[in-house]
Amino acid sequence: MFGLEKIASKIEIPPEGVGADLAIPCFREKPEDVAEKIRGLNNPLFGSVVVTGRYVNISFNLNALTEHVLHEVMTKKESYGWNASGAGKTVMLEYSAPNIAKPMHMGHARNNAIGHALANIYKANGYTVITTNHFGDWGMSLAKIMLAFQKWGDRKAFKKDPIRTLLDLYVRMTKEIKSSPELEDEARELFRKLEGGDVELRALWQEFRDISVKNFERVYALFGINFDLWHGESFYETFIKEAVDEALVKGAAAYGDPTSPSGLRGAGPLTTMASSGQGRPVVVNLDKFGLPSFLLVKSDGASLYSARDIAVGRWRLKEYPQAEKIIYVVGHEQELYLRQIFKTLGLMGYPEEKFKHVSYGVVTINGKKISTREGGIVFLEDGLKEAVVKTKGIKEVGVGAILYNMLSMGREHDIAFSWDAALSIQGNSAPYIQYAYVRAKAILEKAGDVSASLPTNHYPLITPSSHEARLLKRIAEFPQAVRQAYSLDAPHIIATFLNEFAQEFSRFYDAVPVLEVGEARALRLALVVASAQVIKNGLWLLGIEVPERM
RNA sequence: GCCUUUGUAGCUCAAUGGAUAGAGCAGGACGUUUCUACCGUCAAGGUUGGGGGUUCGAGUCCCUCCAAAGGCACCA
Repeated sequence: MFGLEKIASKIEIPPEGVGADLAIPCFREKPEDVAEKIRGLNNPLFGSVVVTGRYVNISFNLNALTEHVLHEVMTKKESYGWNASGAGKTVMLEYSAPNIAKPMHMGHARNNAIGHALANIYKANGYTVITTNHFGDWGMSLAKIMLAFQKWGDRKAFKKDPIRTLLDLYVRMTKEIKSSPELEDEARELFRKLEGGDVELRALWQEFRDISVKNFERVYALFGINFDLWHGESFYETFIKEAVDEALVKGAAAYGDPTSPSGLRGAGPLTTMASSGQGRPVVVNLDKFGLPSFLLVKSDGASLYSARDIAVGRWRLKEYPQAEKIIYVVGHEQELYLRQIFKTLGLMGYPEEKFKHVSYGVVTINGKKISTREGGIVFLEDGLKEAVVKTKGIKEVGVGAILYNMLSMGREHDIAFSWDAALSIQGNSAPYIQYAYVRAKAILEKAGDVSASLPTNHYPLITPSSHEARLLKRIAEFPQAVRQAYSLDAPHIIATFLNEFAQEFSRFYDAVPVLEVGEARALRLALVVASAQVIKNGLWLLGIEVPERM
């Protein structure tokens, strides 16, 4: 036999032409039996329950649905659509992670957009969310910039436009290294001194770091982003050694053959710790899991980025044991690498199933991946400000357009970014959705004090094919979109919903004279109030704000 | 060579294994102005990269081939 839960899991929304609101496909069971079971529920929201072929089609009792849905929206307001499935649970979410002494560019916009949206989506599903910005404030690339600053830096220029000055120096250094490879060694030496606590270098590092963080915060302010934790890579420095030691002790890693030439596939023969010695790299062999092996520590004893990431994962598990998931919003190109990291943590005895990589495709401009190294990039801050200018100076619209452009398609898709497309104000875009909101607000403003005229416990009958009914059903579907976006880590589900919702509202707006005095006025006004609320809540999930005027 | 991802209308993208594959943009025909750069209606546009298979049912799952992007040891 079949249970109600099994039936519930199969419920879907039928295509337009069917003329029902919910459908249950019954290819294994007898549809008549399922229909009987549904009728037996005596759900007041259900009107007719009919069998059509192998489907059980359910139509809502519109009166009951209207009352239920509008009551929900009016009482829950900012939390309409939310659910408590994550109540009492915590997730940690790492995103953004820019590098200091470098600007954020359009490529970072997508990471920020996805991370911020996921944080909000998890919150809407009841989770406690700890956001962490794992920014890059350590390592060779920073050392190169510091070296370039020592060699060719201009204090005045730096004071005037620090990030651009540092970027220019970085680009120059990258070029110079090609002709003078010894600069690489100099940078390495500088980094060693920095690690050793050289007072002067440490001060310069701190200066770069402070100024960078200030720059990041300006961008985050435009996006409306906040982080709970700001731990740069340098924060984990002291934990790297013990992480590697632990990997060795627990047998997750071993000393490898230093003569195994780089570029060859597969790990060289591994030795046990007992025979460990100088000049041997620390290797994690993942052959058993069908993954390539990789290094934690180089032959010269210097730790690699992977060692830091092991330390980071370990730290997070220890400091935040309540987190049931630790999510990394990181580009798709790191997919294999993160699988290696998570698997290694698993081999060390940690719960690797807690770690989750939420990946996304690359953002290209003019067919090329955006590269800081080569310069010529558009600073994210400048891009956002320019977008605001192009949208009549309305911050919510300009920034929203960019965010929506980054979120409206599936994460794994690569994006060929174009300003024209991103700033499009029609069709499937944030401004189109925001416009629907502004129109709704305009109606309500014109209507005067709406709250007094809203129906409280009785709604007049609306016909199934009316614009009112169609809009109402969309409002009712919103909570489902919130759940689905969470379960798939897919902000674009919210974007798609909102676009369709705004379309429905625009049709309603176009066809229905809301302010016309008559029996339907109260209901229509209530629908406008509810629609505005749904759009506002939905856009909030995407990290997009609503303008009051456009 | 191996692994991951992507391939759907001219373009950009949707579609928990379910009914007639949907939107936007561009192009065509109309209509509006409950502030608008807008918005709405109608028509047109499809061998879901090719070929097999599983299934009552496949854009979706499996196999295979093709194409594109990315990754695969001493960089970060």
